[in-house]
This record gives sequence, C-alpha cells and structure tokens, in this order.
Amino acid sequence: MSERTVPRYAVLASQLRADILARRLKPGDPLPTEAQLSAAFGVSRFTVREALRALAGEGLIRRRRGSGTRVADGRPALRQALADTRALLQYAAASSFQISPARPVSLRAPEAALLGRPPGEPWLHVRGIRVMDGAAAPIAVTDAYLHPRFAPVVDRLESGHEALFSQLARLAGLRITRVTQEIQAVNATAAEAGLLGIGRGAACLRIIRHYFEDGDSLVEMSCSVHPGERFTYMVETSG
Amino acid sequence: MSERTVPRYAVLASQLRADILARRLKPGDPLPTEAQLSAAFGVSRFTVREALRALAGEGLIRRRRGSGTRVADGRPALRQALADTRALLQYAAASSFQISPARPVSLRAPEAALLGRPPGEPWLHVRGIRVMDGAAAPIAVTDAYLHPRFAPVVDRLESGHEALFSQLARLAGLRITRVTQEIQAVNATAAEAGLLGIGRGAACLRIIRHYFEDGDSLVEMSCSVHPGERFTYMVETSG
DNA sequence: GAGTGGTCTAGACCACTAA
DNA sequence: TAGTGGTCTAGACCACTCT
Repeated sequence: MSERTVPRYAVLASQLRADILARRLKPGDPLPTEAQLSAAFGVSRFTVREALRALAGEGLIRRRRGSGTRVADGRPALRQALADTRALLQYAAASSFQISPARPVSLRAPEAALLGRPPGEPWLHVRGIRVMDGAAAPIAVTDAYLHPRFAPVVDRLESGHEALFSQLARLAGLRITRVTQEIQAVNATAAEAGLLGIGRGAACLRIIRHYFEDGDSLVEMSCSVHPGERFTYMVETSG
Repeated sequence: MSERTVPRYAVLASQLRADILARRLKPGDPLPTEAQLSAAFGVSRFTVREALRALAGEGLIRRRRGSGTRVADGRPALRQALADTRALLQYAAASSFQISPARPVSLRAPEAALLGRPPGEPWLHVRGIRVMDGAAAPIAVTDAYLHPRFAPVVDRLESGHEALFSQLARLAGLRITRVTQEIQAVNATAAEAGLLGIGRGAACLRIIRHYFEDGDSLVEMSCSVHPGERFTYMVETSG
C-alpha cells in the first residue's frame, strides 16, 4: 500500500522543508550529508540530490562543495516566495484573500492588451483583495480570470487562505505546470489608490501572471497591483 | 589537451543555447531527443539531462513527457533574462553601460539602509547608465558598490557591453556564486527623473542586487532604477 | 505499441574544504 | 588526509503522448 506518482525526492524534500519552516532546523544549522540522508531514508544519492536541489532552488538551504549543506539564513517569510508553484502556495498561506463572486466577462480592449489576449475572449472574472495576516492595509488588489470551463465550480470558490488555483485543483482537478510573470512598475490609478488606501500616482508593482496546465493550455490569468511601500518581490539565484 | 573544470553538461548547454539564440533552432522547433543527444555528443543521458535542465530553467526550451523537447516561443529578448548568473551576462550583452570612474565612499545612512549594510562601511562606488542597443532613452541608472579589495583594478573598468562583475572576473578572478534581488516599485526622485528622462514621480522598478562569492562573502551590491514604462521584469517557473 | 521525458539505482572519479 | 558536494556513467522501470 505505498503511495505512487509522488516522487520520492519530493517526499524527502517536503519533509526537510517542513523541518526548516517549523524551525526544527534553524538558519545556519547543518543538514545531514548526502550519504547520511541516503542511508537514513533508504534512497539513492541521486534521489537525495534531487530533493536538496529543490530546496536550494527555493533558497531554503545553501550548499558548498567540501563544506556541507546548511539551512539558509535571512528572512524565511516572503524570500523567494514565488520560486515555484509549490512556494506560491506558501505565500498564499501567510495572507488572506477576500474575493468577489465570479462572473463571466468578455475581455475589453484595455484588459485584453494588458493580458495579451484577443479582445472579446470569454473568461470568468474574480476580483480579490489580499491582506497579510495580522496587517490592516491590503498588499494587493487582484483581478483574476479563470477559464470558462470552470463555470460549474466558480460558485464554490471561497475567500480565505487558499489560492484560487489551489481551490480549482481540488474542485476541478486543475494541475498547473507552468507560470509566467511579468513585473512592472506603474503609478496607481484613482481606483487602485482607493482600494489600496494609498495616494493616487503612488508607485505600485503590477504582476501579470499566466497559469498554464499540462500541454500549455492557458487556464488562469491574473493582474495584481501591490503598493510599492508595502511589497517587495525577492528572487535569489545561484549558479 | 582537453578542457578542464568546465563540466560537459555546461558545454553542451552552451552549444544548444547558442543554436537557439542564433535562431538556428527556432521557436517551436523540436530538439533532438535525449537519446539522440546522448549518442551525438558521446555523453551519458545524465549529462544531457543536466544541460537540458539548465536551458529549461532559463526558459529557452519546454519539455513534455511523452511528447518531446521544443524551443520555447515568446520574446527571446529579456524573458527570464536574469535566471542565473550566466543569463545575466546575456542581458548585459544586449545593452551598453556607461560608467563613471570608481571612487571610494563610506556608506551614508540612507544608502546603507537601502542596501542593508552598516553605515560607514567602505565600498567603491560606480555610477552607470544602461541603454539598450539601438534605443535612445536609458533603461536604467545604476549605483554599484564594489568591495574595496578591487581598488587596484577599478581604474581598468570600462564602459561597454560587459557587466561589471564579468570584468572583475577577468581582472581579479572574481567568481560569483549567488545573487539576491529585491524588486520594488518606487516613485522617481527628481535626480532619477532627470537622468532617465521621465517625469518626476513616475513609477520605477528598483532592483537591489547583492552578489556573493564562494562562501557567502558579499563582493558587490547594486541599486538599479528602471523607468516603469520601458522595463518589464519577466520570470517563468515550472513545477 | 513505440517512443518520449521523469524517476531511480549503484556504482565511480573529481574539486574542494576543513582538520 | 578524510569527507563533502559536483560531475558522470550505464543501466532500469515508469507515466505519458502520439499513432
């Protein structure tokens, strides 16, 4: 009765990730060596390395030849929060999202251009406001567009901590394999300024995301606007 | 008389990358299968996969189980330009950078806070303006801070297409292993607006980068300000 | 059913770090 | 010098796509 289709390296990575996020392994602490992990979990060194590669890609650990592997220091919160679709979930978990009821729209010219889609295309529109846990002012206003095929389930979408695409995964078997993001600086419009509680013209980060399913079909788009002074996007890369 | 210390997968990746960037392989074109590449280059499948993994990470190719590997479509220009330090070089190659002479500074309070360093710390400061090839208006004004140990060579830094850290690699054996980036939206100051030819208060992307060498020693920092309407930061992730 | 990429094993040698 | 992570080989089985 063993699990299937979830790779062993992913299981191992989740376990180590949980240890780090729960601070059972603290910043600076050494991880077991590859040989030790390999023996302890009864998997090959390849599998161990795949797991550690994932964690390194998320910025959670740091590796050095000859020296070893240690838990990365630095803020554990939003750092590299958007490294991959798994990490996107963690980001969503630290904030909550108040959404409006979904309604069908056909893209008008300006939003079509913004999203890079043909005008008139049908989508399901949801407007959401994101607030970090414990904070008062919102960190984003988001316009999300869902593929019309989700029409039967959009009424069951809920506000809260769970990301939209995660809810859709549960409700409709959606499986995102790729996300593109375009990040730009824009001056807040009057409407955005009102929603975010900032001055008109204040600098904002606008992040346009396109979510693709297996086989490159576009299933969700979103345009988020974050107040400049309340939001920093962090990326870390090694190579 | 073979090369050393440059891994075979990196050689293979460079070769395929060059084919793609030179459009000998066009968007949508299929790449040879892993087995074919393995046979053609006389390396194991592992080595082929490491090379392809690198290209996929840069957003240059797209892979699908059962289906094959194809050159990614979409703008080849700045997309995922900052995926890793190698790609950073390509980004620098498509633009040129006019720099001022380096001079020693000790960080004043505001810039120290911005860069996350203690006030008074000694660095070598270089101011640079970046212009895309063939364009008139600049896409960035950058303040770079180099580690004082580079003092003997900073006079040999040149304007042009080569990135600062790449020049330092050549001149002083620098080897960057990690880069962190913080991206924020800010309103242009009067000084920035003047340098960039935009209106005061226009939304700009500010990217603060920290460059680390082997062993986590900080060797370069930079703060770049890009006009919002001329610069988009793109990220693509799969998982 | 043939062929693709994804996962995984059991080895090996090497570059590098630290003691 | 002993031990680390980085590279690499030669296999294997599987999930998936395409026909």
